[in-house]
Amino acid sequence: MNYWLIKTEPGTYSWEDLKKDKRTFWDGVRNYTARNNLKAMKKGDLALYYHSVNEKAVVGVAKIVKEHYQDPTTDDDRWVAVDVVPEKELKKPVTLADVKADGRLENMILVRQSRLSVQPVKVEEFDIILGLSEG
DNA sequence: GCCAACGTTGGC
DNA sequence: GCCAACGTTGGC
Repeated sequence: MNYWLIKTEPGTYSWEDLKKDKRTFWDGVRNYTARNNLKAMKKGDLALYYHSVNEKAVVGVAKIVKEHYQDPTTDDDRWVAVDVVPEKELKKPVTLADVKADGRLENMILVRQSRLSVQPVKVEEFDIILGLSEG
């Protein structure tokens, strides 16, 4: 069981969109590091769902329901997609500022390498963020 | 809207 | 295979 963080711009595809759709394929990754992370995802893994741009906050948890396959939006076989469903909505969003303010999370890739759109998260970090969302 | 960070591309 | 130039992302 692995934990991840996936980023999206809410204007492009938000948590609300995922809830409405019930399931989506996570496509459009065009970065080798992020792609490698997609390939490492297993069915049942959980991913923090992060809104960048205006919100800059983790808003929910998504579950991986289908492991990587050819990205349907391109013929280029270098790129892959996975399928995700909404698992749990956070009671309150955990913002980037919250994460940065918590010393236990200072080594998160989200903080250290903010541009990576699909990144692994340690189980401890995952639990801390869920804890923060409880207030 | 600006700028820093970083990934990718392309020339050599 | 290296590295400079360029484009994109994302935080502020």
